[in-house]
Amino acid sequence: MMFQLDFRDKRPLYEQIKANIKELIISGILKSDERIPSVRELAQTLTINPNTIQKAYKDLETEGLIYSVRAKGSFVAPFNAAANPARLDELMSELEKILAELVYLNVSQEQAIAVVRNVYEKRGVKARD
Amino acid sequence: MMFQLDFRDKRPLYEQIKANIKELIISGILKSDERIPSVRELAQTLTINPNTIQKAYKDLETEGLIYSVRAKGSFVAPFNAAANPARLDELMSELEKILAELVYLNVSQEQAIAVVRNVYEKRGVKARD
DNA sequence: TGAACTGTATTATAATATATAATACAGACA
DNA sequence: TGTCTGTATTATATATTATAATACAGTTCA
Repeated sequence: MMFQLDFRDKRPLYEQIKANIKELIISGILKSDERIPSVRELAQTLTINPNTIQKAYKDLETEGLIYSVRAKGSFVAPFNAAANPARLDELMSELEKILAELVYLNVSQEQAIAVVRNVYEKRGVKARD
Repeated sequence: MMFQLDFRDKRPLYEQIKANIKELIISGILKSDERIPSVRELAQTLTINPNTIQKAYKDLETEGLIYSVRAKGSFVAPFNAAANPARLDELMSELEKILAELVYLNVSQEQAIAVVRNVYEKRGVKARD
């Protein structure tokens, strides 16, 4: 896979793994139904324990980002807006929290909106293969 | 103080305490140089250990949100944009990450901008007393 | 002055979270 | 039939979180 772990990062390893794979999925680098490395394979690549990978995969499956098939492998889940209704609320709540702090730090509304436009320009709607 | 801990929350207690006090500060409910409860006092109110409060306060002081004076108490720090330069980068990075996921979940740019406008309308520039 | 309060520090202990290690089982596949 | 999958279990080690019990130095105020 195309990411590395950062051992100076204070987050648990399985959280870093989740974040990296999520980024690959939402950025469209990994396509729907594309296979991701097996638990053992990725463990070897990152030189960490397979159980840690398994925990990350299990979480990602719960969040609806991947699915696993016994004896076949793990794959990117096809997009399904309704798959995780709670996640949207969570993200909106986090978004508001961050914006509130930016207000406090005197970041202008224009600057904040500029960031939104930037992200949407860069990652705007793409075909999901 | 005007908040409670949620023991179902998976975050550590000291993180919840930090988040709650930070919210009180950035929302302007707590004013500059206003005194916040003493370590022991808040510990008693929340029925948790004083050391846990102390850890939260220490972190908040490091982040420039409060300051403590030996034998006198802990107080809300006057706003200082330059106090924590790294924090802005961190927030911007988190903001982009959340927006990227919202893009993936088919939330429109208009919806995202509406959230920004809402937060700025609600918490827009106020006098810092 | 002295009692009661402050922040801060230290040491010990317990509980929980995280990570590793070693196996095992059942199904897919060539 | 090997070799690969996901998944599960048990054990162990380490780190993080939380509690508990004290202690010290400085303030506030009756």
